Formats: sequence, C-alpha cells, structure tokens
Amino acid sequence: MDRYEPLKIEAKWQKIWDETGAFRATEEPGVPKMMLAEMFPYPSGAGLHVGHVRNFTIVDVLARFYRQQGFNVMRPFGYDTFGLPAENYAIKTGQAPQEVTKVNIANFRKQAKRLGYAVDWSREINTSDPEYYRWTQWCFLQLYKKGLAYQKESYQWWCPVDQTVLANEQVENGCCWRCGHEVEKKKMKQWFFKITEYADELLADIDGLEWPEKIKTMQRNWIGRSVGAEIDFALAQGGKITVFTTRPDTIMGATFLVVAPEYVGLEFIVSDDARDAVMKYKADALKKSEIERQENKEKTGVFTGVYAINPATKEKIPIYVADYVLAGYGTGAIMAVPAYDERDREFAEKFDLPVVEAELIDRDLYGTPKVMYKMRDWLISRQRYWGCPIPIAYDSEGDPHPIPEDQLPVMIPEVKDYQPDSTGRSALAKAKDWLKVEVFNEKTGKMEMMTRETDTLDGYACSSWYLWRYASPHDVDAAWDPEAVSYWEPVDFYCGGDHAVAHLLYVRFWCKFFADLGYLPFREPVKKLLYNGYINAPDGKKMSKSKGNVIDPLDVINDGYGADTLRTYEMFIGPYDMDAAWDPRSVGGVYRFLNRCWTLAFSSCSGARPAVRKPRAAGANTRAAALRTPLRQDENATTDTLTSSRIPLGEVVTSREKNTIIRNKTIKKVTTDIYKCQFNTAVAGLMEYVNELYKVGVTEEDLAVLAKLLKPFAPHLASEMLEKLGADDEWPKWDEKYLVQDVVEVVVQINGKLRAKLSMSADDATDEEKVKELALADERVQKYVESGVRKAIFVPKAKLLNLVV
RNA sequence: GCCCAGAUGGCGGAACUGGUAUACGCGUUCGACUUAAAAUCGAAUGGAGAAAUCCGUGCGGGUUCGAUUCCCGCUCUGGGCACCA
Repeated sequence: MDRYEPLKIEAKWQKIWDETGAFRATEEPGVPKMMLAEMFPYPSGAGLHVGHVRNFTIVDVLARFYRQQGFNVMRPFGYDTFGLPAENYAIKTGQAPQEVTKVNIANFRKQAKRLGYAVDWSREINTSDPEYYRWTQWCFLQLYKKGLAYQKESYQWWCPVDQTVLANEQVENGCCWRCGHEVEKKKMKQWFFKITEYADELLADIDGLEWPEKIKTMQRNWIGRSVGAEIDFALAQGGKITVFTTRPDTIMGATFLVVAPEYVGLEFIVSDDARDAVMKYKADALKKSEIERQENKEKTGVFTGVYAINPATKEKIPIYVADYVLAGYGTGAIMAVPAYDERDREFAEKFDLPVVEAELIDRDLYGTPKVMYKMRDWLISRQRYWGCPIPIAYDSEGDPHPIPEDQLPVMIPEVKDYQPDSTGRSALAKAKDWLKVEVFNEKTGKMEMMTRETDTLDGYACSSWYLWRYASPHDVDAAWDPEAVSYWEPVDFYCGGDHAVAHLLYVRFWCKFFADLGYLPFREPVKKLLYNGYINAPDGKKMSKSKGNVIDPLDVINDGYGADTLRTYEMFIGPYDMDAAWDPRSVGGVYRFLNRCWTLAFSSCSGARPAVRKPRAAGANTRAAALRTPLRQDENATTDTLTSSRIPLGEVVTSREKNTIIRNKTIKKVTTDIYKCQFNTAVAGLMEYVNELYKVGVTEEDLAVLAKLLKPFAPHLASEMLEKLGADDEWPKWDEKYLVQDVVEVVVQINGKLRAKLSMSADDATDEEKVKELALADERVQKYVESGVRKAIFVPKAKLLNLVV
C-alpha cells in the first residue's frame, strides 16, 4: 500500500457514493428515522466558504453517526436561490438571474460532493425552480383564503438604493440589511402575512423547544408580549383617545397624554392655534430617518392645544404629540405617568409638566384588559424581479383576486432590463404581455381581463416551507406528501448560524398554520436546533473578500490536505456553537492525526512508508495564499517512517488487555461526545486512542473500531480502512465491564492540597478505613500529619481522601 | 441603558453532579533516523525556585474539608434588544 494520499482515495469513494446513490433515503415504516438538515445555502458565485463547511459537516457527522447506528437517515440538500445578490449581478452583467443561478448551483453541488457529504442528492430542491415556487404560491393562496395574507397601506421601510420595501427584520440599525444604506419611511400599499394571529402560540411553544436559550430569548423578545389595558380618555372638546398601558394601576399619576406623530386622526384633534406647530412637527418626524430618531433620544414634542379628562382623577390634562411614542405599537397613544415612567419623567421635566406621586389602584378599575405584542405582521411584498411572483391579479377597480390554483405557477416573465425604478414597481411591470390575465371575478360573476401583481414575495416565504418539501421533493400534485412528511418530520436536527429570529420564526408560523389546515401532523417544525458559530480569519476578524483574508475550503483540499482533514479540522476547532479563528498550523495537526491512522492501518502490516512533509507557508503570491499553508507531498521522500518494531502488532497478552480497555474507553467517549454534540472532544478522544495504540500496539479489532468511530468525521479514509479490513461500518458498542479497573489510584489531599497518589486494589479503594490506613502509612503523607489528623473526608466516587490537620 | 453568553499555559481549547486544573491539538526544546533537510518516531513543556516548596482558571470578597465549578460585588470581551408605555 502507498502512503496516505487523500485526494486519491477521496475521489474513489466519492465516485462510489455517487454511482450507487449510497445515501438515498426511502420511508421504511417501523425503522426509526432521523432527519437532519442545515439551513439551506444561498449559492453565491464565490462558492462554498469555510462557514458552510462547518455548518454542513456538523449535520454530516450526525447523519453518518445515526446511519451507522441503524437509523433510517435522511440528509437532503437544497438551494435558497431567490434574492438580491443574483438580481444585482444580473443588473450589472445583463445575464438572466436564472442562468447565473444555474451555474452557481452546479458549482455548489460539485464542491459539496468534494466534501464527501452523505446527501441524498435525489432530493435536491431549488426555490427559484418553477416546480418549487408553484407551491410557494399555493402556500400564499392558502394564507390568502384564510385572511392571513392581506393588503394594507402604511408607512414602510424603503431602501432607496435597492428600491424596495423591507420587513422590520431586514432593517438593521436603521439601514438596509443588504446594501447598508439608510432606509426611509414611505407610505405604500403592501402585502402582509398575519403572523400576529399566532403570536400567543409562537411565544408559548418556545418553552418546549430543544433550542439554544439564546435563540429562544431572542424570539421571546421579538414577540414582546405585554399584558396591560386599554383606557379611554374623554376629550374636553368631545370624542376620546384610547391609550394602551401596562400599568393601569398608576392612572392616578397620569398628568398628560402623548400621541405619536403618525397618530391616525391627529389633525381632527388639534386646536386651531396649535395646528401649524403640530403639523410641522409631524412633517419633521416623518422626514427623520430611523437613525436620527435613535441617535437623538432627547425628548421633543409639541402641545396639541387640547385637553383630555383623566377618568380616575377627573382632572383636565394636556395632550402632546411626541416622537417617543410609536404609532405602530398599542394605540399610538399613551397616558404619561412621570412619577413611574422614566421616559415620561424626562418629557415632563423638559416641558415643565406636573409629576404626581399618586397611590396605586386596582388594575381593572378604568380599563379593559389587553395583551399587546411588539411583533408586527410580516411585510412580504418586494418590488424586485428575482423573487416568487405573488399569485394575485387586480380588477379594474383595483381589488385583488387570487390566481386559481390550477393556473400555478405564475411564471416569472422574461425581461430585458432587471433594474427596478422609483415608481415602486418591480421589473415585472415591464413584461407588458405577461401583465394581462383573464381571471374570474366573483363580484361580477364573469371572466375579466385583469392586471397581475408585480410585487414578488420576500425570500423568507420560500424558505418557510422547504423542510416539508424535502419529504417529497418531486411531488407534482402537492406541496408535500402528508404521509411522507409525517414519517420524516419534524426535523430532528436543524443546523445553522444565522436567522435566529426571522426565518426560524416564520417556519414556526407556517407550521402552525398548515397544522391548523390539516396538512401537517405537528405544530413545531424543528426538534433540535444547533446554532453553529462563525469561523473567522486567523487574526480573529471576520473573513471578507475586501480584507483578502478569506480561506477557500477547496484550496485547503486541493493543497493536498483533502476533505477528511478539512472536515475533521473544522469539528476539532472548538465547540461547534462558538466562534473560532482559522489556524493553518492546526490544520496540519489534524492531517498528521489522519496520517497516523493511515499508518496504523496500512503501514504496520505491509511495511508502507508514508512520507509527508510538514506543511509550510506558501509563496506569498496573494494575501489569501499566505493565510493558508499548502501541503506538499514529496515524491522523493523515501525515508523510513516507522520501523516495524516501533508499532508492534498487539500479540502480547498484557498488551491485548490494555487494548480492550482503551478501545472500550474510546468507544464510550466518542459515542457520548457525539450525542452531546461535543465534536471537538470526540476528535480529541480519537487522537488519544491513536496515540495509545502507537504505544501498546494495534489489533485488527482496534483498527476496525477506529475506522468506525472515525467515519463520521473522515468518511473517505475510514471507508478505505474498513474496506481493507473487510469490516462493516456498524457503530461499535462498549462494555462497561472493561472500564472497571482492578488497580486504582487514590488521591490523598492534606488540607485540600494534593500530596500523594496511592495505588491500591479497587476493593481497598472503596473501604474508608483501609484507605486511611494506607494513606497514613505513606511517608509523603506522614510528613504533614505529625500534629495529628483533625478530620478526614473520604470520597469513594472521586477516589479521594482529604485529611485536615 | 437593559438582557444573554464568556474570560483557563506562548496559542486554540479540556475538566462528570463541588473532588488530582491545563485532556487533545498547535508552537517550542531535545533526542532517534538522515550526508543533509523535510517527513516520521520518541521525550519534555503553566510560572518561580538548586531543592523542599510556593504561586497559579479576569479582579475583590464569601460559603466549604475542598471552588475553574456555588453565592455577592466589580472589570473586560462578544452577542442580542434598544424610547414597545
């Protein structure tokens, strides 16, 4: 056998897996199933990056682990292809996004295959495929039929660069999440999904999720449930203002009211004297960007010139308009209680309003109990070309009508120019023929020529149901096959490092909705969520093209390390949920480990001589190249690496006993670590095992166990080893009886400090008196106990004796 | 400002339910092999000290026979939220 040549064996096994469809999943009633998925990637032109590799490898390790344990495993793969990057690329280069996407997918698939993932490639899905988005449109229509997809005119976030509205979740610090430009408010008629309908259940069910607390907290905060009351304040001039408060018990201290600048009906309330000032304030507030509003927390506002009556005190209190009150929350109006609320106090101080330390009263006395949420309905229209068309047409009066389900998909029309414009309509509006469609008008009872909706759906809509599509990805009769879904899902493991709120809230919402319609037999789509950390550049900074510090995983493979090293390294780099910095030298360490495995398996029996050079720095052609460390195989290296005497075969009896112990210990460690998703320590356990085997010698059984345990991490190498041994890959079991030792070490502490270690029989080690006797007989201990032992604490479980003197 | 997570050798990181701190890897040093280098194999490696020993898990206290682990008070780092009444 030759030396370890990862590229050669990896190509061999990848070909075998590909040709045999090794990881095809089919429903097998009665066999326990395991479905695992990563958050499917957006296939960018840049190809896979090391972050993808970490994300995918976590899923792959678990998939292979459970497969080796006899589970019926499904590990599908898909592409989230709609979105601005492809469209912007199309605008820039004049290429159709369809074409760009096709090329990118092919590249992604090729790269993923080079990593040896145990994917059922027959289940690939792609959100921009008409066969897929046909069903996205179907989902929209179900929501529409139930009144959960609706249109509303309101002020919306608008990105002037990308020329589209954005959802709340897509505005980060007042800027567009895509281009970073400051967003503006624009009043438009837009489509929404009524996620608030499920707010209570979305919140309540968080408790039962096996998800990271961090994500659960973020979702709870996002939903932001507040229990309070709505209270009517009569206006002195007639009419009323309803406020929302969480503290109705403080109403005796309410000394003024505040309404938001966008408060509906504000112009009918103000006094004539104050009108100009109020309208100017409103205009200014609307103009102000979110950033300005955030940066300047100094309270501003103006008096409306009118008064309300506090129903509890019967006092006449002034009404102000101020932008610290938000129009979109509650009723857009508050009762200000400066004695109990910091913000109200600030405002009162600035405008010299009374602060009354009034007594608290019964919460229900003047208001109607009410629950309020921070979460808003999900804005889903996008004025962009490269998205799923909304299956709606408008009649001559501008009223919407659904496109019948049997006419789906509403295809994306071909246009020449993808550039959106400031009219607020997407490039779809440029396809004049496509725009016209004959639809049945239920109002008139006739077929009518209508105009299609030109907005497309937020990409998050496409990813809100893809997990169910995996169950029957080529189904032409339904979005998903309920039977297949109920076999495979909910998803057992879902792994990603992004979308803590948005995507993960939307899938939960759709899941509950479709469960209500009877299409899904569960109300939570994901059992266990693994939220992986980022991989940063060696200096700890984020990898980015502009900084030139990007590590390309394909380069690492092609440099000679191979996919097994890359995969194992990324699992070894640290706890999977923590950020980690890429360390080119540690990659070499993992390579050495795999090389040692190879040597153990092939060299000790056949006398092979692996000769691999220590990785060294590349010529600094590019900055990126300098960050990684290519591996060179030296063809001329002929030196012995192992003399046969150094790795004896485990023929000696005593050595064989040792082998049994370390083998069982390792099986236990690796198995339990993978169950706990502690991949880094699982790999460390394997390294330890190999180090031990180098010392005590190796048996065939050791090699088989090593290969089996290694397979989830380094499947190509492990397969090669198993093939040679003629062994299957069934996950090994350990026997506790081999982990019980006859001779054990007992630690003796004096005043809590380690002073001696005593070897004794396992029986003696459980006997307090015996241990004490042996300890006091030890001269290292005697030195310290001359003045007498005041107290002795014996901990059999820890095999520890602490003597207090 | 509020909430959450974290801080361990030269570096990345281990450590069960309070019980031998620093597993594993990197780096470094030494040795074997080699004409030589690389690779490989072996040994050493928290700090101070000749040694006994002392000091060591961000800082200061506390509980305990015993604290990286629990409690109180800080500092710093990362993340989330940010006028939600």
